[in-house]
Amino acid sequence: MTRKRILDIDRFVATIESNYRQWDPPIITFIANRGATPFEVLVSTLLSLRTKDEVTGVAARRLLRAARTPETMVALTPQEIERLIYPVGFYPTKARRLLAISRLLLDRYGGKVPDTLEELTALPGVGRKTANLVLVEGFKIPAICVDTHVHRISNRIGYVKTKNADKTELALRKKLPRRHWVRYNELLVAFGQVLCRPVSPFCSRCPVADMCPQIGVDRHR
DNA sequence: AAAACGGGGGC
DNA sequence: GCCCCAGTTTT
Repeated sequence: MTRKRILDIDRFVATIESNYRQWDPPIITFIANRGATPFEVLVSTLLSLRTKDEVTGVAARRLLRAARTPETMVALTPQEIERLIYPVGFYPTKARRLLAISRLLLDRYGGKVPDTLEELTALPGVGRKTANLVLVEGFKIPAICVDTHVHRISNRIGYVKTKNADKTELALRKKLPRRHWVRYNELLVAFGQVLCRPVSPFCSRCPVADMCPQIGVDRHR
């Protein structure tokens, strides 16, 4: 007779929260702990496309030191941007997108980043994930940003069971208490970067291992 | 040499 | 939903 195990999401979030400050994940350290502006969140996310989090963090710092507003961004040439963001890869695409979005923000929004999902996803190169991240980290508006970490870990701990990120977002919208929405993303990204990695997670050092049904299933350390 | 890193957009 | 995209690092 098998009993359905229910994840105690409050205890899960609280446990991650109490361990959070011991970790030093590059993206979250840069975006969340530093109180980044919406534009900085947007730029960091555009750099992160198919790029490891550590690399993105270093490149984002360097680029944003040179240009932390749309005004200063459009003053850079594509070549200057490409040099600043090395080695994230995909330079022409990323430089073009950064410039296009910066110009568009200046033309349409007076240099401000809009704060609705509809306006954000209308920007070229901005989809649901990026838009939700700007909302929740840039504006601190309750939103659920399902990036690869949130998707992987939400499923790994058995809180949701979905194949794709959009489904996970819908499921979390229904299940996850609203009081966790703002914190959930950054906690899970930090957790996912440092311990609950895609392959070979460090289960032996995991503070929520007792709540995880995947212990002993994945190859873990 | 192959896999991992991730998300947007077009159809 | 499925496919395309295309550079660097890790295994």
